[in-house]
Amino acid sequence: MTIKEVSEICEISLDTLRYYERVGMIPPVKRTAGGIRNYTQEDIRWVELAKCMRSAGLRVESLVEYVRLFQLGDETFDRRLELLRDQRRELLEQRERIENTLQRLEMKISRYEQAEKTGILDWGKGDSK
Amino acid sequence: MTIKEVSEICEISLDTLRYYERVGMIPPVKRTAGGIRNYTQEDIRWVELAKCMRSAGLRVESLVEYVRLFQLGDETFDRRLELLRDQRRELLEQRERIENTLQRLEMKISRYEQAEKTGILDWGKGDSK
DNA sequence: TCTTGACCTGGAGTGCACTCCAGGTGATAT
DNA sequence: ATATCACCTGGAGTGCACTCCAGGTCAAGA
Repeated sequence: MTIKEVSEICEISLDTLRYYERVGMIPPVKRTAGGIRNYTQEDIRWVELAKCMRSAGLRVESLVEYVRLFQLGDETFDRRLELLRDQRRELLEQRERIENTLQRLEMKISRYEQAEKTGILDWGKGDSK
Repeated sequence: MTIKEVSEICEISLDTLRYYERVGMIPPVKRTAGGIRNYTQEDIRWVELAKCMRSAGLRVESLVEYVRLFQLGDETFDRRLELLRDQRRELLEQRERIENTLQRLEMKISRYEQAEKTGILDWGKGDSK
């Protein structure tokens, strides 16, 4: 499969696909005799993994490390599991921060909606505007 | 209150506090006769709002816009409410992406943990590694 | 074969959110 | 009064994750 097709399927730009490979966020993709990338189903799974992790905000560096360890084989098993747990912890923390902020936003929004009805904006006391 | 004190209370660097003010993420802080920032309780609330929103990943630009509208007064009420709803939508979407990624990570981790016990790594079929 | 369009590489450029710095002014302890 | 330390500004620098570009190679249709 060509890079163009992968780009359309995964909705990732050509440049980004090449970038992901260059930095090692996905393992190297096999080429045709002429040097053109020929993605396998397996490659596409790596691309989608990368896309998923990035969409949640995980750092490129972490993905690169995971792929690197993966390519080193079985003896990196423990470090890979550790890495995965670190990523999980980071996402849980980020979810928590989003949850906090959402609550704060909800409060603001409901005050605004209240004010829309009554014409009186009640900021509460000690809350920012 | 001095910038140093605010920095310690809010756990934000001096440079970042000045940056937040410069770009308009918080309203201008009143100064002493000598030109030194003198933060009020109100200013600190703005700083903490900014910190909260940024910690969830909302863009500086949005905060700046909110503060700008706020300073324009009551007639920007509707646009402020709209902005707040946009922010909420963005956070809900980001939370969703994190949720997806967490699920994927959990699956990976449980496979690794399974393998740790049995010594057999079962990748399933069609899942990336 | 020739032309046209897709693909290649290395490297430079971009946008965001800080972060650092130099050169200067304000405040305070001796 | 003076030394020392905190604070000021405008502007440059940094790190991250792409994104764009120039100059070249490869491949498929007329």
